[in-house]
Amino acid sequence: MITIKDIAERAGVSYATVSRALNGRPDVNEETRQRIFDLAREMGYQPNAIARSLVKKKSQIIAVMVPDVSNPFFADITMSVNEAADEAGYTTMICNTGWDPVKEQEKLRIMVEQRVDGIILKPTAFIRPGALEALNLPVVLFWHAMPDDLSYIEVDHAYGSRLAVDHLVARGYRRIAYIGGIETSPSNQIRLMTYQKTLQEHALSVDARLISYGPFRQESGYQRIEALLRMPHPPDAVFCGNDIIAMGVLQYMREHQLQVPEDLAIIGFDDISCASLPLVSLSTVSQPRDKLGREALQALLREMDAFPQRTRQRILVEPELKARSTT
Amino acid sequence: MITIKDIAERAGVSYATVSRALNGRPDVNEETRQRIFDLAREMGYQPNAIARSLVKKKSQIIAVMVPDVSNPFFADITMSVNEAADEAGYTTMICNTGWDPVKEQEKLRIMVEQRVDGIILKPTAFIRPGALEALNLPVVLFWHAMPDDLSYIEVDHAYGSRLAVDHLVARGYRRIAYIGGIETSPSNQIRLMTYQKTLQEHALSVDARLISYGPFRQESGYQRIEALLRMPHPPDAVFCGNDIIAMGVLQYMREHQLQVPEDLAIIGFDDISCASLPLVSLSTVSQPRDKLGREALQALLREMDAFPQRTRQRILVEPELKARSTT
DNA sequence: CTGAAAGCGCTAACAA
DNA sequence: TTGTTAGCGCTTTCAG
Repeated sequence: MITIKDIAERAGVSYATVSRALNGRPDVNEETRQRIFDLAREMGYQPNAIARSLVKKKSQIIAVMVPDVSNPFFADITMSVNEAADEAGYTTMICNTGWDPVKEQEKLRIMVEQRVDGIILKPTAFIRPGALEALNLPVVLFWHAMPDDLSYIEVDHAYGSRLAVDHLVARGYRRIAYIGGIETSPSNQIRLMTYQKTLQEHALSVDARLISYGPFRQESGYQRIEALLRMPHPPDAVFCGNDIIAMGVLQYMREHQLQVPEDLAIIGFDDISCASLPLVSLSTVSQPRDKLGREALQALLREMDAFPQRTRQRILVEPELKARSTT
Repeated sequence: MITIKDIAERAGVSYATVSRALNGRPDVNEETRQRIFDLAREMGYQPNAIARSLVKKKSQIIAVMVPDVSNPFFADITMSVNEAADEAGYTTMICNTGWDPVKEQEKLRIMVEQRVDGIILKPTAFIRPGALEALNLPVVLFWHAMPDDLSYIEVDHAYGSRLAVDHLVARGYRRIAYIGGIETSPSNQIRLMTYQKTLQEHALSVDARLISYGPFRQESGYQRIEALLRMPHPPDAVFCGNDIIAMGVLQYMREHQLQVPEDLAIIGFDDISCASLPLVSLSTVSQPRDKLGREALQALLREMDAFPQRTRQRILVEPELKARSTT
């Protein structure tokens, strides 16, 4: 592998001059620079980013850590962070934590050792408070409003739920059920509260029998819609905790030859990739992954700028309504 | 950030000794080592991988370059490469080439500058021959049987097609159409040839009217099944170029109240994530992403071992049949 | 078992 | 405008 010393030798200058020339410093004779450039190309010179990082104490690398890259949702986000990073002249290292706090800790360690300039992280649930500050590195978190001194970014669930309920009401549905996710999920709680509030704003009554919690799984949606439709006064629409649950509902309707949205309107949350398939065509509230990714990178850049000061940014990204054929 | 020099000072030894101790070399007094370890922990020492890479001329980083990380297919593969790399003590840098040869070239340059130890690449179609050898780096390619001196790995399309056709025949279908992808796709050609050959082996006639090419898109499947079903003697099953096309076929059947698989059996290729959804439940030939990823990493490791010799591995991974409710 | 010293490839003062 | 020099933090001879 050829180095600036090799070039210096051939060019008959000191290697400091080569460094200056190649880095576009103004204090180099134009003629010399040209000679060096030509030589560099001719000799196939490739700068060594490692050596540069060592002296500059900056790697131009940022880490993106998510629980599961193969999850389309995280895949989209890492992708958009990656693109934004590109434009800002950074390279990304993408890590899978596999929803495992131990692995997460391990990966964090590796990233620190690699001397990344900053980290964008979707933490596993059980990350030890203070562990991230101790990294002593610029960090931006996804969906993790902890009392930490760190910046985070997340989707505005309240706004999204309002979007969903408003949409159903505007379409003429009056008896809207809520088939929620697990009760302890903070985002689920926000959605539920907003659902209730929005109904009231429309002067619609909130019927507790139309509200339920459950795992974010298809079977869960399937079973709960079955129960709801057997009620004496069943709902005419459902707002689901996420698209997976909504798919379970849809599945039930199809299997029982019921018409959607005539017999029941369905709206989900997330806009997973299958939702837009013609075979599914599920109305949903879309979490804008591209925006989430870009915003996260911008936030990290600001955090890096201010470091070691913490910027403590609280960023809420607005979701979008995707009205498709189930409403 | 604290360094081995800081530790050396506090421990009252030279920093060479600290390095030896921390790296588990045998030639260090056990007592000294313990003292150094304790100190390292106490002082919160984090090794600097950059400095180590510089002197070792090894970064322990490998690059994974795919056209689109947000494509579930590539997401799965990068994920599995990443896991395998983990186990082998490597970190991965994941790059998006965006199907763009220029961007691909640019990213390759960056990876070279980062001095990655090796590259796993799914090339864009138009990569310049020889460009990869010129990198002078261990490389393993996905789906790219070029006359290059490089190793590659791909799915055994012939085997997969045989699986599909055998399955349909075993289920009693006799008039099997082929709704292929674009004619120029090498994998499509292999699949078509195998389809024909397998039919003949089963003493079934090959009807040219049942064979067509087209883009890998839903509409393409939709339109072509419509044409096929209007024939005087329509097929009783279709083997599709990929799952997307198969989804178009399925869409047509659903819209026209036709029964699958009673009126028509459908089998796809790829096993995209939606295929396994209960709402879709598409029979298909699955490309085992986890295996592809692992094999690719193993191949790269071997390539790195032999480097600068080229190992020229030709690895074919066997797909699997996923029989679901459309056949 | 330990220390001294060289050097990985580069940047950035400081001189000249 | 250019050269000299001192590191960045670490590993690795080579002596002792």
